[in-house]
Amino acid sequence: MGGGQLSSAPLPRSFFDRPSPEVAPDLLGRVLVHGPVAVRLTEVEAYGGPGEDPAAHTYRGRTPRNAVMFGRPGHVYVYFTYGMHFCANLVCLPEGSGSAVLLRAGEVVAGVDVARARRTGGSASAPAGAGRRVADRDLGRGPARLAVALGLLREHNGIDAIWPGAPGETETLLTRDHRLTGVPHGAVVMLEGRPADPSAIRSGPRTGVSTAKETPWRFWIDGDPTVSPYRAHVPRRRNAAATSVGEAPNS
DNA sequence: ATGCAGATAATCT
DNA sequence: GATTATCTGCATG
Repeated sequence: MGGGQLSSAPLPRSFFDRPSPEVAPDLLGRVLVHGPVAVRLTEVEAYGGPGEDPAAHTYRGRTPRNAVMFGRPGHVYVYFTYGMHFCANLVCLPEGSGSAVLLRAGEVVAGVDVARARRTGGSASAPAGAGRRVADRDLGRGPARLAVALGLLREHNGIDAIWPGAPGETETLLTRDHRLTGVPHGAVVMLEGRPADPSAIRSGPRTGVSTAKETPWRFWIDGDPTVSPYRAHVPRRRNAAATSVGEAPNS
C-alpha cells in the first residue's frame, strides 16, 4: 500500500490550463489511470512552447509529430523515440501554446499484474518464476517504462485524460480496495490522488536533454523509490564508418 | 554502486 | 546523414 489512500476524484481540465512548470510539481502524487492500471506520479518534467524552450519538441514550431502538444490542455501527447520507446506527456495551457509535462516515473498502485505482463512480454514460454523478475518499484521507473506499464502507445496520442462525467461521480471509478471497475476499457483518466507534500518536492535539471541543461524543470518526490536515476545527456558516438567524410584513416 | 555500448527507427536538417 | 525528453545487459569497483 505504498501510495496510501487514493482519492478517486478526477482532475478538471482547468488544472492543466497553466504553465507547465506550474502544473508539473502539482502533478506529483496524482494518479493517472488507463483501463485496469493506475499510477501515482513521482517524477515529471516541464517543457515549454515554441521559441522559449530549446529542449521542447515544439521549439521550432508545429509539425505533424508535435501537433497534439498544440492542442487543448489535458490531452495525452505520446511520442516515439530511440527507435523503440514511447513516452507520455500531458498538454498544458490553452490550445495553440505547445507546452506539456513529461511523465517520467510513478508507482503502480493498481493493475500491477497487468503492468508486469506488459513489461515481460506476457509470453507463456517462460516458466513461472524464471527469467528476470521486474521489481514492483521498477515497473514505472522511467518515462518509457511508465508508458509500458500504462499501456500507452502511438494510438493513444491525442487521447483526452479528463473525465467527462460529473465531478461528483467518483465512486464509479475507484472502489475502496483500489479496483478500477468504473473505468471504461481504453479510457484514460487523471485523478486527484493525494498531492505530494510541498516540502518533499525537489527540482533540478531535466534528464537527457542536450540543450537548456540548466533549466530546473524536473520535479520529483524526494526519497521515493520509484524516482528514476538522473542521467545527463551523453552525445552518442557515431559509427567510425559513418564519419568517414573528412576523416583521415587512423593507423 | 556506477559506466559504457548497442539497439533501432521516426523525425528533422 | 545526424540526432534522439531511453533502456538493457554486461563490465568494473
